[in-house]
Amino acid sequence: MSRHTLASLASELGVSRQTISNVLNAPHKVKPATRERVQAAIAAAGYRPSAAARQLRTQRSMNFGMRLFPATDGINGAILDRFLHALTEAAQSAGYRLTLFCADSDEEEVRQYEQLLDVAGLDGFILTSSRPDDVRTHWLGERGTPFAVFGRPWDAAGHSAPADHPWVDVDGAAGTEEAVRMLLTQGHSRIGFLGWHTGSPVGADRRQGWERAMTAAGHGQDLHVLGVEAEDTVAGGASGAALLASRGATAMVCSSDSLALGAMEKLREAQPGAFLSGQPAGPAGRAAIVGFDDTPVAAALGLSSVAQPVEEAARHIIGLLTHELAGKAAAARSGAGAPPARQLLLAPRVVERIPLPLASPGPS
Amino acid sequence: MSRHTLASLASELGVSRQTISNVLNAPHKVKPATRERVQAAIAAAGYRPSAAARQLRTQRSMNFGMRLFPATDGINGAILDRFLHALTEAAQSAGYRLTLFCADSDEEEVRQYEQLLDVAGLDGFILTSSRPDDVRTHWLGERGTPFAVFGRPWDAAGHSAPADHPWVDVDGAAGTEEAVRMLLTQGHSRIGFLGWHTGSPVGADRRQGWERAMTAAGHGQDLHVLGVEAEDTVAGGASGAALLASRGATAMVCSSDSLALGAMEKLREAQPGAFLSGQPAGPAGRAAIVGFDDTPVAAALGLSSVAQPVEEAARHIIGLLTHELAGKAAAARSGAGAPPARQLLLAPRVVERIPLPLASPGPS
DNA sequence: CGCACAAATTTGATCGATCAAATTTGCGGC
DNA sequence: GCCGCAAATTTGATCGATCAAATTTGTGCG
Repeated sequence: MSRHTLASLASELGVSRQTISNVLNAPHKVKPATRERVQAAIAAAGYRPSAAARQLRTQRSMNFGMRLFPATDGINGAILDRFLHALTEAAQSAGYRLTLFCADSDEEEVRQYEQLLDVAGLDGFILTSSRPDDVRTHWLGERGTPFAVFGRPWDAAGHSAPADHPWVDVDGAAGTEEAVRMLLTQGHSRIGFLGWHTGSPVGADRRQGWERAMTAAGHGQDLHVLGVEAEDTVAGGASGAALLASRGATAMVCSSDSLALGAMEKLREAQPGAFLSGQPAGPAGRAAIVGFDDTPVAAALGLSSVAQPVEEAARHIIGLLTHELAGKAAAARSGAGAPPARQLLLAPRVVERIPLPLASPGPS
Repeated sequence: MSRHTLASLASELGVSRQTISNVLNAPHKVKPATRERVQAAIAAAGYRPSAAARQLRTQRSMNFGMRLFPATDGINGAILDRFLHALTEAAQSAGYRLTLFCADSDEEEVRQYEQLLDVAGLDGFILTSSRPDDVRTHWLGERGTPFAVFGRPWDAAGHSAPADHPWVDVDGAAGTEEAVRMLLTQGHSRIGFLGWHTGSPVGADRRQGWERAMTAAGHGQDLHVLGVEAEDTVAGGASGAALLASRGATAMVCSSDSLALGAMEKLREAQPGAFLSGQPAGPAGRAAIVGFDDTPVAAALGLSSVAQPVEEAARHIIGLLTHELAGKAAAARSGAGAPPARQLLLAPRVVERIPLPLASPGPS
């Protein structure tokens, strides 16, 4: 256990505390020879400066906070794992740590911000789901606390609205658009959309991509018939898929993997082996259903799905925060790297899969 | 923003720093009248003591650390969400915070412990998957760092081994045992077990419960035939289920929801509507497949599954850590509550579900 | 009334780092 | 050899709390 302190190391080495401190924080201020000698001693002793002492003096905790939502649907929330891991990793390699907290509501979340800022001195926050007229971003913005949001800002009407705080989001419309294009090249033309019955802006965005791609391909006439809404559950997906099938859809793009899973189950049952394999219109072995979020379930079942680049989003968010925090102190000094885009819309990627060939044998 | 400090509040109030400090940390030392006056002032000013200053003096960070594993399988890792949320919540209400970190290996994890102890002064760690001959528990134990494990200790041979560190685990065997009993009362007798082909102690434990229940029910003769191992994937589950079915199994208990899902898909395809509804032996509407972990997928598909009480486990783990840390200082003083069990094996619960009736109509 | 002794409160030192200012060292030039 | 000036290093103060010891206040009793 390294019971070392600046003072102890300093006296052992025959230099002053401040010199060691400078070696760590402002190496250029120290003569190369001394610097190297000190660095060697630091390494040998395994000395690590105490974050608490540092924080007390500098008023920086090197700590970001993030609210953990209760596991809601779960099947979709599954990408949270990936996001959280990527965040932690990125924060870690930037020298920051990540502190979690819980809250029952947005108001409670704001109360937690206040407390965590006072008590733990967090340097910034990561918000995960932006809502129309978000109270949290207002509060943080007014207070001047650094933060970055995963999710673009929506106005009260649920439309994408300009805002000057940093955010990263995934372009859902681009995702569904690409999904439609994939299905088109497979030979489908009556491609349905299976969305949420809640009027969420995210859902509207995903639907828009489908509409855009269908219209562009000249299939814009039946959009009102081929766009269906259901509860975001497997059961909802099943019933929605039945409706779409009855209206002649040969393929469908879904707002979530839950819906897609329900659709898949339903259609597999209705036309065993046929529809799912890309029939009737597509080449054999291609899925005619595309989900959203590329959850582990989709991967397990061989369901095509729109994958969000959450790792990239996480890294960018950390980049935004660290840039802002570093900038405050050392902006013009070192010139730094190019600042990360304050608003970034990432393109998702359609993962095309071949449904599991369950008919074949092969026991272990 | 509450720019308040002990000293500032003290002078405003006309008392000394230490009195305020005592009101917060040792109220009994302060005369009731003063105490109330100070408490009122604290509330009015919204004063909150700085964690950094406190930590510097007391050497306590009120912070626990936990390693975040990379999202591996995912479909099973899904219970991590619940666990993490429960941990955070429990820690929060005990006045602690939770810090996450990443590591590529157990050795790296130990290195992170060392660093986090030195730098951030974490008070304890939560470990999530115990392994045979765990290097991490050794290291922490020798160093005397408080920690608690979710997962019982295994010896090098993969058997449950005594150890004196605090841990909580879920009794997997009891879970599969109960699952078997449920299937027995449904009328099944040829109940198969579909496990992992890796020799993991957790898997062995789950299999044991099945063996025990089968033997107790007088069906112990065909265990070697009805116990099958496969890769822990949906495909593995499908092939394993095919094998079991060919050997006359009418029901099966699986080591994971992935396997169960594969089995379900396979059997639904092989005997549409029949097997899954509890046929041939069980009453209609009952599932003849039971998974493990009760992931959201199982819930979504109406798959019965053995549910781990992860929330309870998380709360107990926090209880263990806080007790140990409080105990160090105030053990005999206040008498405290009964100490939480240092080793605890929680019983899981079988969630019985009726498979989704996909055949019925009902579009939105 | 005063004294002993406990209860209540205050004061000075400290945790381990950084900041700001003071001091010492190094070096070229006259 | 001495001066000035920049580079390198050191010193004292400080962040905001708690600890330990000192001091003041309060109470019972001879």
